[in-house]
Amino acid sequence: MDKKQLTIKEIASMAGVSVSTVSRVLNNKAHVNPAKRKKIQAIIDQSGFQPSMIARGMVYQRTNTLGVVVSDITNPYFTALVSNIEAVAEDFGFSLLLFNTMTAGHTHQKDTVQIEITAFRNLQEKKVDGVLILGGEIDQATPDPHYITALEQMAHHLPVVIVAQPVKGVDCEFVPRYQQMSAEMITEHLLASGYKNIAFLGGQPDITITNERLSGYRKMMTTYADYSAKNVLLSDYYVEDGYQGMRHFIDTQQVPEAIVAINDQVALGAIRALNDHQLSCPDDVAIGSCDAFPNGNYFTPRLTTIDHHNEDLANIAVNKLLTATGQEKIPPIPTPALPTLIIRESSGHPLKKKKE
Amino acid sequence: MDKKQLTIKEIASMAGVSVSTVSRVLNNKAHVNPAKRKKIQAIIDQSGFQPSMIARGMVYQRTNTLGVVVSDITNPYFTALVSNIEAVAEDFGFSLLLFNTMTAGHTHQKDTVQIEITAFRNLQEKKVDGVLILGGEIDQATPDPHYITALEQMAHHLPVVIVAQPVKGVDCEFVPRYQQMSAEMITEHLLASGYKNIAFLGGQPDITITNERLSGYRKMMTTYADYSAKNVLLSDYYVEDGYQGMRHFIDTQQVPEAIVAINDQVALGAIRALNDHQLSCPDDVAIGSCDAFPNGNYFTPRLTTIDHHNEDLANIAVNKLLTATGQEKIPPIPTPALPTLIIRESSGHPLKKKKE
DNA sequence: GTTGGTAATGGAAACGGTTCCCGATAATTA
DNA sequence: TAATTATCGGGAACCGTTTCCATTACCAAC
Repeated sequence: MDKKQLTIKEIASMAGVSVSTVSRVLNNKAHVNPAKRKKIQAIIDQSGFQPSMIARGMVYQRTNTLGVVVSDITNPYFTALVSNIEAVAEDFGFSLLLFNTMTAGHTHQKDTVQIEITAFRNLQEKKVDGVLILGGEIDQATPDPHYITALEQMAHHLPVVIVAQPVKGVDCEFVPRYQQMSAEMITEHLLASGYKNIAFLGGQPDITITNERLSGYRKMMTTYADYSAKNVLLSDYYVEDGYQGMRHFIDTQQVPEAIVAINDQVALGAIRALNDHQLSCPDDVAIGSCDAFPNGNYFTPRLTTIDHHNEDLANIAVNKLLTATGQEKIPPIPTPALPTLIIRESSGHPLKKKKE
Repeated sequence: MDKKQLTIKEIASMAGVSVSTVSRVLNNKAHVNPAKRKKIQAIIDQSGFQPSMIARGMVYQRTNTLGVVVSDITNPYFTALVSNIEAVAEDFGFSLLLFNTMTAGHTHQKDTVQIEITAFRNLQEKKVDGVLILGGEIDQATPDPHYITALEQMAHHLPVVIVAQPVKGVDCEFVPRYQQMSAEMITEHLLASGYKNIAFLGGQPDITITNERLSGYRKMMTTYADYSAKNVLLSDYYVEDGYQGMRHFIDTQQVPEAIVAINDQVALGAIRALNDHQLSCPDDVAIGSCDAFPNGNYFTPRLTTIDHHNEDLANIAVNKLLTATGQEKIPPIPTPALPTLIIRESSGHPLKKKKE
């Protein structure tokens, strides 16, 4: 807290050599007398000298830092993603500069667009080597034009990888996920289990994820049962949204046989609402959801859900980003794994229709 | 991705002035002709020039970046903390450099000490203005000596704030939490509800948090009931640990009347284990826990738990850190709020003894 | 004994900004 | 009109590191 950091210059004078020589030993470059090298190395070691990465950054024009802009790190889906990304990045010697754009107090829409845009600006100023975007305005069906211009301006200067469905006209790398497919899978599973009257619950309207999943649901419903807009109840991605949504179904006497929940949190909220009205999942209402949050296997009932294979996503995203930065050979970018269905209790037993 | 970033030099030549003049308008310094200032500003704006913070860092010797070393960002407790910290830091114009030291795949103990130490090194090299430590080796009852020396060496060069119980001999700022008190509160609540045979479940042995909470539990038990070591079952902080722990109680026919769980995840696991054996919480076993994870209010049963007021913690931690960096006046550091008991369903109804 | 090649070393420029210092011009005052 | 003072703008040093280049010394071969 007091003693200032040493500089290469001081090391040089301690060792009685020039700065260039010290630099050569720091970087294992040739052309330095073995004896001298050993001596200098010793001085470095026991003085605890650490070269300034920011000075290095000046000359190399790279910081070995990746920017991560995440909409809500509190969402288990993103938490897992960030955690995996951090692990992969660290493997390649990169650190993460983290920006969380939805303020902690869950102050939705407190001009998150502006927050994201200033995050972009910060990242450029701090000269990160690349940026990863997870959720946020990019997921809007029609993102704010200011956002798009800010994004493109940034993407013009440094590599940007976005974990989201591609947005037309935005020139970045996208890591798509099989949103529609996962909704199809979960809906199909419920249909195959004998449920007909299946509702769709949760998700903010006009968000790409919602739209994709909804259309997967819709596709399956129209082909194998009946699709009705009355069975679709959107709101948001949080547990309270599932709770309120389910309550609405109950209050309006429109309780469906089964529900496709936009994610595990919403499913949890819905289940709790059922319990509060002496209804049971899966006996009264079966539920299937997406996103495979870590605790879902311990809920009562255990959640039937879709695993999106986050680790793969993280791998792909970071690898894409690093190759875009022109990194030395990165292991080949893995192809994304398809979502897999995890059948547990909340959807009832296959082919065992709900009790009448 | 292609066009290189502009430099102040280029702006200067575009505007036909010297670099110093551009710098003056960038920093709102005096001694530049208003007309010229306006013109230069215009060029800056429409060229999208952004001064390099790393070059600035060189001269100012500060980066406006805070390092965060967190043991497991996947743990909801830490997630919430990081999220809050990010919000506070951003308010003061700081970004976060994030290091997650327990690798994503939950590879416990894969030499996390070494990972933490290299994180320290990275942070120093990257010249962050201060470091925040959340969990990890520092929580060990007897931390690895290598870790301690690395920590002290770092703390010698830059401000470090640790969200943990103070460790003797380590010269850093600590933000203590009322771990013992919270365990006392939850135990007291169970005792007041009429339970006598109360077990303690979860938490890694030899971790400060575990020890503190355990001693709170022990204190209340010895004074108001009977303390027996057989009622203490430690393991870890995850949901599976709660599950296995509860199973052990069941398998060995030592099912207690009530349980103090180390956190909400463990509580969830325990509840699920009960359900799997046709036992109910709270009817057969009441459960109280700590940490107030966001979803606890939607579990079945809703979790009785302790709120540690994370937002306050984040505020205190960041404020302490920023004042330590010698920041311009920071709002006074708030005094930590005491933990509060949240009574919900899992502990049964107060004064209503468990059914026989 | 001159030449040539190579290893070891130091000096200096460069990276992109900020800031101090100083000279030049314009404005004010004697 | 001359002297003094503000105001403005340019040059240069500096932050910590790398790298290019020049210098010296050494050794071998002709």
